[in-house]
Amino acid sequence: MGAIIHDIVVFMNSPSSDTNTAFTFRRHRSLNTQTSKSGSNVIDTSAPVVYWMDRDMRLKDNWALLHALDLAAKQKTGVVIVYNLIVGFLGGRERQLHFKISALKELQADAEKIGIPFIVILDETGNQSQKKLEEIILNLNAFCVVTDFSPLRIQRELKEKLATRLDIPFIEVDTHNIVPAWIASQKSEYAAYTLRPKLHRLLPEYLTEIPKLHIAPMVKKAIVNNATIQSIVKKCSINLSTLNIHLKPNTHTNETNRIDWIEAGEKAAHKQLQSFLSNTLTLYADKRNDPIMDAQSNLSPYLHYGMLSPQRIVLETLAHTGYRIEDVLDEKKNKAKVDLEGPLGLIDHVGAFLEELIVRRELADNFCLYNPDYDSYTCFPAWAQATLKKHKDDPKEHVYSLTQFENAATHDQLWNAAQMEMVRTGKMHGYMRMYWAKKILEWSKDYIEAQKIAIYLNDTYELDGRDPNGYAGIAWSIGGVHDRAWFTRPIFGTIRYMARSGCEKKFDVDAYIAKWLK
DNA sequence: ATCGGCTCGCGCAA
DNA sequence: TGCGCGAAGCCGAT
Repeated sequence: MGAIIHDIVVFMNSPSSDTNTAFTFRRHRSLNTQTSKSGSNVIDTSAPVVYWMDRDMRLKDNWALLHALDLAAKQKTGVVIVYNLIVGFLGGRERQLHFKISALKELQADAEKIGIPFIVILDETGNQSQKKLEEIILNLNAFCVVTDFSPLRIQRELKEKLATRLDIPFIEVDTHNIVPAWIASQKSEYAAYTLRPKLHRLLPEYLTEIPKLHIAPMVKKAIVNNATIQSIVKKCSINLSTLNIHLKPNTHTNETNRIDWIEAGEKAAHKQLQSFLSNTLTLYADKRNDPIMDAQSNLSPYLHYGMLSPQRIVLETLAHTGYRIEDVLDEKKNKAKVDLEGPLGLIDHVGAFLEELIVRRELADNFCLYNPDYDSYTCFPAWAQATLKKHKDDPKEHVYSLTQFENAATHDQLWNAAQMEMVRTGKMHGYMRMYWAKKILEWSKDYIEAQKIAIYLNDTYELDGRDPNGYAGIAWSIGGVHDRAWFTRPIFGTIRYMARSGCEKKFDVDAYIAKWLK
C-alpha cells in the first residue's frame, strides 16, 4: 500500500475576527507510492521539501507552495523552489521566454527575501529536464517533492518518469484550477453544461479564502543555517541577469520578438486585475465580444503562466462587487426569469466573467486531462470527425499554406488583421480567435492540416499559447469539441460556421482592420 | 430588429 | 424511451 498524504489543515488569521479559522484542502494527490525514506521517528531537518514550480509561477495564493510549506513545518525543515526553464518549450519563441525570465527574476528575488531559495535550472535542448531535476533533488537530499498540476502531455510524461525514479514522496497539487481537475470530473466532459453543475456543487467546498504566505521561523532557519543547501543553491542556479538566449526569430522580425505592452510577474498581474475590476468589469457582459472595445480582462497571459491565481480573481471580484458566489450562480441559473430589457446589471457582468474564468478554464483542463490527443483531430467527437471527413474534398475557393497564413497574406483583410494583432501583441482578441480558427479550417488543405496550422501559430505567437485553453479553443472551432452540430454547409459539414458578415453586424470591422493593418 | 429552423447527443425524467 | 437544451451562428423571412 502506498503512502497516503492526508488532508492537511491550515490555520490562518481571519481578517474579520481574531479567532483562527481552520479549513482543510484536498487539492493534492500522490504521483508515486513512496513513503518518506527516513524512519518515521527520525526527523532529518537538513532534508528540505522541494517545490518544483512548473505551471504556476507565483508565490502568493499558490496551494502547491502552501502545501510544501506545511509539510516542511511538520518536518521542521525548509523549502527550496526549483524552476526548470525549458528553452523553446512546445515551440515557444523568444517572446514567451522573455516573459518567463522577466517573471523569474522577480520570483527569485521575492522568494529569497522570505527565506526560500529559488533555483532556476536550464534545459537548453528540451530533453535534459528529467536528469537535471533528478540530480538537484538528489543533491539537495530532498525529504519530498511537491509540484503543481498541468494536463499537458509533456509535463505529465516528465512527472511520470520522475515518479518512477524518486524514492521519496512526490506530490502534485492543482493550484491552477479552483476545483482540482481530477476532482471536478473523472471523465471527459461533453460540453460546458455537463461540467457546470459539477463545479457549482463543489465550489462551496473549494472557493475558500486562501491562507497568507507565512514562513514558520523554523522553516526559514532550516535553510538559512544550512551551508550545504546554500552552496548547492549557489552552484546549481543559473544567473538570470546574465542569461542570454537567442531563439529562432519569428517570421516577422525585430518588432515582434519581444512583447512590451504587458509586464510579466505577479505584481503586474495583480495591478491588471485591479484595473480590470475598477475600469472594465462593467463593460464585460455586452462588450467583451467586440474586438474594438478594450472590454476583456487581459489576464490570460498571467493565468497561463500561473502568475495570478484564478481563485484570487474570483475572491477579489466578489469582494469588489459585494456579491456572494451563490448570488452570481443563482442569477445565472434563473437568467430567463431575470433577463428583462434594459441595461445589463453589474451581476450580469460578474456572471459572464466568472463563467469564463471558472467553467471555461476548467473545461479546457478537463479536455486535455482526459483527451491526451488534444492536439490531434482524433480528439474531435465522432459526429464531427464523420462530417469533416465527408466534406474533406469539397471544392475550396482559397487554399493557403502555413507561410501564407503566417504572413497574414490571405484575401481577407479581417483575417489578416487578427493574425497581425496576434503577431504584434502576443494576444488576439477572444472573439477573433474563433473567426480566425474557423477560417483556417475553410482555407486549408483539410481539417487535419488546419488544426496543425492553428496550433502552430497559436503556440508560436500567443503569450498564452501552449495552454489547454488554446487546444480546447482550436478543437472547438475546427472540431466541434464542446459544441453542437449546426446547419450543413460545404467544407464545415455540420461544424458551426462563422462568416465575415456576422462580424460586420457585430462590430466595426473596418476599424479593426485599420487598427492592425496599416 | 427579431424569429425560426437547422442539427447532434448527453443526461435526466419517466 | 422521450425530451430539453446547449459557449460565442447563419440565413432567409417577416
